[in-house]
Amino acid sequence: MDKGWGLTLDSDSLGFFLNKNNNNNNKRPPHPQHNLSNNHHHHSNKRSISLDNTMFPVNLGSRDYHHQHHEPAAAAAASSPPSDHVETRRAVVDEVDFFAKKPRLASEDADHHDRDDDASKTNRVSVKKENSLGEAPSRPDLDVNTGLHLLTANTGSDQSTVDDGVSSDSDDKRAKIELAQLQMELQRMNIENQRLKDMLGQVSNNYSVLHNHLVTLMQQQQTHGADSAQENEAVEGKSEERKVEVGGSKVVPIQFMNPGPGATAETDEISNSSSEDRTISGSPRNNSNVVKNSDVVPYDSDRDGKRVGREESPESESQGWVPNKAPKLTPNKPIDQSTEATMRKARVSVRARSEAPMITDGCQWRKYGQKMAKGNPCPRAYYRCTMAVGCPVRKQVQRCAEDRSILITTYEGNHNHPLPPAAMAMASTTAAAASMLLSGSMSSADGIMNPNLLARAILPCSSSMATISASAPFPTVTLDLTHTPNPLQFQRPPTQFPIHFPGQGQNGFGSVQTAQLPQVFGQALYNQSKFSGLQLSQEMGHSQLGHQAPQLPLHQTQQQQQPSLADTVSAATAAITADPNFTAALAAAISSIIGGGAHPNNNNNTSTTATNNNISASMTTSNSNNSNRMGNFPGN
DNA sequence: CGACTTTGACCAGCGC
DNA sequence: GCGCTGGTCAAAGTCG
Repeated sequence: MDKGWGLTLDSDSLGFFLNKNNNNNNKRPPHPQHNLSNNHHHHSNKRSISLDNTMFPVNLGSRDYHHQHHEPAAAAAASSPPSDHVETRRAVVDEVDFFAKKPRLASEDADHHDRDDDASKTNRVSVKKENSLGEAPSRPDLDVNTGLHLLTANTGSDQSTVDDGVSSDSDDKRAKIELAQLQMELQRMNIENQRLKDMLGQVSNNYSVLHNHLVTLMQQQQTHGADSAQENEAVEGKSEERKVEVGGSKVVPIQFMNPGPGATAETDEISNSSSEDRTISGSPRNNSNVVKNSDVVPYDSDRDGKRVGREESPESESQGWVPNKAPKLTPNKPIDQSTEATMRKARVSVRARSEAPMITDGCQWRKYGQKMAKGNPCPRAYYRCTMAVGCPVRKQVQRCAEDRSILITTYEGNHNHPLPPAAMAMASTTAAAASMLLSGSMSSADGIMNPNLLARAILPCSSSMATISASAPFPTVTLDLTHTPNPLQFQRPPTQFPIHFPGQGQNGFGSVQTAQLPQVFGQALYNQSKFSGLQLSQEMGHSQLGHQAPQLPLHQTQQQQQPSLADTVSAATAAITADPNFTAALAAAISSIIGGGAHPNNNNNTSTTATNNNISASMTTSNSNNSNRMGNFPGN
């Protein structure tokens, strides 16, 4: 199914959209990392090309399309020595003409010899010398390769020229000037990009810290209240356990669905332990007793755990997928435990337009069931993550009853394994949304959260599409991507955006909305996931982090996004709606990209209603009952 | 032949 | 207690 989304991985230097392959060919890889390496293998050749691209970052608008194909020649152009007028001119001409002609490199020099005059030959020799590396004189193609130096290109464009007095002067000058301007502009943008990335990182980190702190404080507060209130019904040991439990849960909101490798080991353990504490009463234990599920539990173990050991195997429940039956397992704490179990089931629901049966979110899923939902003519499909054995993450996919083009994907649980970047985007952002939700609901001993917190969390910069409902069986964050996004963040003349997105038609997304969004947020989202998740530093460090990211060739960005527009949209929206700070930073970044056209808007035209039992922070008037509205047409 | 999907059955929670 | 519903299981079927 994902094949239809097909994107070329030409520049897969990032190892990025692993999901594409993963979903199609590499089901159940032995290890997620394995896919990374595989992909790199498969595209090793092209990767080198893309690296070259980074050295010659001519990602100028729509040229990108050509750039990929003509890059070597462009590189040759860039390598023109300052003093080499002819060569420079030729380079410039190539840069322009070029796109019409093309792949002439190896053979080019033969022609070159035939056609060029002596002067050009001598100039050519000089190029080789200048580019040095010793090998230059010999072969033309080497010539091209060694020409990939930005500085040379820049200086070349700046200087040289006129004095050679060859013909074509005015065109030459104009072309050179243009090239120089473009390059300077590019450099400027790169610098700005880097700066924005730094800002995003800082904002994200600060936010994480503050958020943790806030959650901690709130839980401490409410823990005291809850303890005093429940001393009546709880035995002493229970209250002790409760305290421990709260201490453990302190981390949970942040860790919900946290996809990062960094989060997998320790934090999952904590999270698991907290879930155990919630769902299994009367069996006091500490975190050390928690067996890492992925280590022990095989793929079907949760099944077994259900059949056999639902009530006796903490491991299976520690998977994170705490079934609805969890409260049943907690006879001793009817109120607390059920509430907490409910909170554990916080979900992130994403509504997006997609003709595809399922949005590709970078993970591998296996369908394990399909059900007719009440009132819905179309079935609801159940998937579980198969990227790692025992991964507790499930999702439900169904189509909206009112509009079958709307696909509703509901995520639940946290991954216990590293994720590819594409999956990380979704996972981390849904985690952010869920953590927002849980951070409010989590600590509330009597249930359903602090509406003010939630409203504040969602409102300030929300992109208009988040709805949170605590009236549902489990708190659900619904991200509606089917409506026109917040104008301040999304509206822009497509032409203003200096990025060319050729792939919009590929995915079969009929919706313009979905096609619009991801392009903008894909990279930012990715950055966000880097920063907030802390996960990417290992896997991604070589490709996008750091200084290379700003130069990320456009097609890389595209490919990063294209494989799953809908999910990228979803993830982006999730990030935005869930993380106000990130939203602000992102909006700033976007506005800078667009050219100052957009600004983060903290007082958007939103209305908020919040009650204790039904909290609906609706950024758009259209979207208030989402969690219950998914009434749905499954659509498979 | 293995992996995945389909689909009917089973189980548990919940409301009446 | 009963029926409805959501969620899951697992055998059978399908596909590459």
